[in-house]
Amino acid sequence: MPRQATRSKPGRNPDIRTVAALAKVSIATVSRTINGSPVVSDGLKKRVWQAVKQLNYFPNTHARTLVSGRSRLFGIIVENITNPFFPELIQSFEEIAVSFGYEILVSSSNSDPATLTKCIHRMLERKVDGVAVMTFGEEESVLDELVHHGVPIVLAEFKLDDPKASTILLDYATGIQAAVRHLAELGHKRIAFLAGPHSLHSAITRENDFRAAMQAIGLPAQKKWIVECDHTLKGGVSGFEHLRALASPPTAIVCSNDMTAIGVLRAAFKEGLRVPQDLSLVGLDDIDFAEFTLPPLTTIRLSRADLARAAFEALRQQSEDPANPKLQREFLVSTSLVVRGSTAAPPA
Amino acid sequence: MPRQATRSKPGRNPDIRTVAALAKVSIATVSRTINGSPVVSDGLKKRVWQAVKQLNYFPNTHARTLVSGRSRLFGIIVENITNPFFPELIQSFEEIAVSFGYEILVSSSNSDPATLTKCIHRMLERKVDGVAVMTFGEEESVLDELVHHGVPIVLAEFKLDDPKASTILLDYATGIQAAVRHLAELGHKRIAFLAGPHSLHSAITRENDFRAAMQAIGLPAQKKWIVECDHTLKGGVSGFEHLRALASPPTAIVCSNDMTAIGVLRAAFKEGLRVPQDLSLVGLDDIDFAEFTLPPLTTIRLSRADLARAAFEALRQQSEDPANPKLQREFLVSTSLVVRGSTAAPPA
DNA sequence: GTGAAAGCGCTAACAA
DNA sequence: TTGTTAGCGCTTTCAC
Repeated sequence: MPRQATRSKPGRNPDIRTVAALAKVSIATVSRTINGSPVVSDGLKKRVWQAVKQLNYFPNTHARTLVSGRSRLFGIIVENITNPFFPELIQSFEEIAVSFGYEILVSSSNSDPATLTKCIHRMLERKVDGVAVMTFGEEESVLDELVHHGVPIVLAEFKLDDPKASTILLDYATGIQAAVRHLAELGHKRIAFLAGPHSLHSAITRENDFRAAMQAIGLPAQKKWIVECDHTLKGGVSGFEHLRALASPPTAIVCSNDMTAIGVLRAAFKEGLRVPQDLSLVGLDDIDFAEFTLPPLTTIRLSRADLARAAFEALRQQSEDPANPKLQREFLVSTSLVVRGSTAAPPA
Repeated sequence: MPRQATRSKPGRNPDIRTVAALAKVSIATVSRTINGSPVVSDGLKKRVWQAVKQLNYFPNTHARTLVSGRSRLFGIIVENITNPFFPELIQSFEEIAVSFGYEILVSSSNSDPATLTKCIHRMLERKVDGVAVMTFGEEESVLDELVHHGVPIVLAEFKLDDPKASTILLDYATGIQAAVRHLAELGHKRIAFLAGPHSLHSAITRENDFRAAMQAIGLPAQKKWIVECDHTLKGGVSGFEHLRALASPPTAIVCSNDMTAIGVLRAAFKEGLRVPQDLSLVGLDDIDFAEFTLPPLTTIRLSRADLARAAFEALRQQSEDPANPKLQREFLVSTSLVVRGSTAAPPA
């Protein structure tokens, strides 16, 4: 059978030709109309949209991607989706992305470089237009591949020397300073810090910011009161036990993240220590759950919505308008102290 | 410039032609080799793989999808990604999918039919090969569109009368019976149930299973002790307060999910009630966090891994081998009681 | 067993 | 302003 100029395909999903035939225009006009080209006359535009509606037509994204080279797909890689911080981040990121007509691909690196590499590979295979690497500073070396492929990338807290890479700087210092000052004002002098794993840049930054904040109020941090944990609840438990065993245990603890603080809360309760009467506690992140711990957790808020917005905006700019001279390659997300019920004056 | 038979494209990602040129074979042979066709001779196969490796080539998934009609993309729609049950489910689903060469698209319906509809639309646009609707029985009416498009679909706890639709049945009864028997054996007679929202099939099933379990041990459930909550922590708090206000409050509470139980735990603590000495408590789900509440939560485990496996398997079978006569369209996931520290004998 | 060529549904360059 | 047409990178007949 010879190929026909306009094949209508009954039974199958309508394609651009079906629409063109119904609207009695060329497929180019359909394409232009759908993509909002300004040159189409109002009359044809109307006919096309009517046909689109009548057929319930929507364009094939894969065909579009194939010819345009753009997938309208962004990847987001998180450390661990079962840490409540990340689903909240993903949700925000997704909402924004969808509102801009993008779809997202989610992966967890599980803090494993090999897994991260595989994630990147898979995203590259799916031709994502950009990747948000929200692993907070671990294993940047494997990101070379992304950069090498010219895919826009945005990192939390790590600068990559590449024009396609953007960075989100997190101003932990402000929040941590506020927390330390808050504790000092309550009368605390022995303030400990349960740090995150030193394999994470963000963990090191937070720890350094804590030291600086202590220094700033003339209460230099003691080495023995700074303990490396792993940002998990269990880690918080053992961190607390370690501190308790000290000759002069601290009266207040600042934690590198909320999960650690929740671990401390639990361990303290088990040992019969009351928070905040016997021990003051500050978390970091302000995950949804922080409001519902017992007592509600005083914590340093790191807005997932702000972070997601910055990440999306970085990728969108890089992807849609890379030549723009005022392209923003650095974003700042701030933190702030949220005082709830886990901090009070130290025991007399 | 005339079109050349074999264009090599320096600088760009290698495509199938680049590989063919390097291996000195036709693009058809490259395609056959990559797709594991048995007809290619060993010699050519070897040359192709070598070229693939040398060029670090991987096929363009969008081109593949366009011609084959299959995207190797599965959608998964959950109720709410910030409920810890779902990230754990998503993670399992992703792991399995990736191991089979699939990618996943994640969306939250947020218990809103309009949002669900949009999710489905977006997934249809991306030409997913199947969708797992893990919303546990809400708003099945909007799923017609999926079925109408002939996309395989798998539902938790809801049967759709369509050959492309599969169902995962959840055997809550076993777990709930075990929980009720456990409480009865401890000596409890006044056992309450904090139900999920009646808009969810699963919530109603759980509630009915509770009634049946009570009946079975000759301890018929009292109407006033069955309270509809909303599967959130806050809902658990108000559910508990409601029960406490009763003339003869229950000595044990079974909750329709863990978040509700955690809410009860919190509210009970606030009122000075000790769990389990003054009140026994059973959750349902066994989210990761259940192990870390104070006291650790006795709960009915619903394995996310099992659920994910069933969902993936349902979609894979429907997608890859729909004509198979022994295609499985119903899957069963069981539940079991995990006894931890939140249950004990009632106060004397 | 291998290759040539059609065409998946679309965008964009070029013609008219 | 509108239409014609050449591919995007791949799979899959159909010849050989």
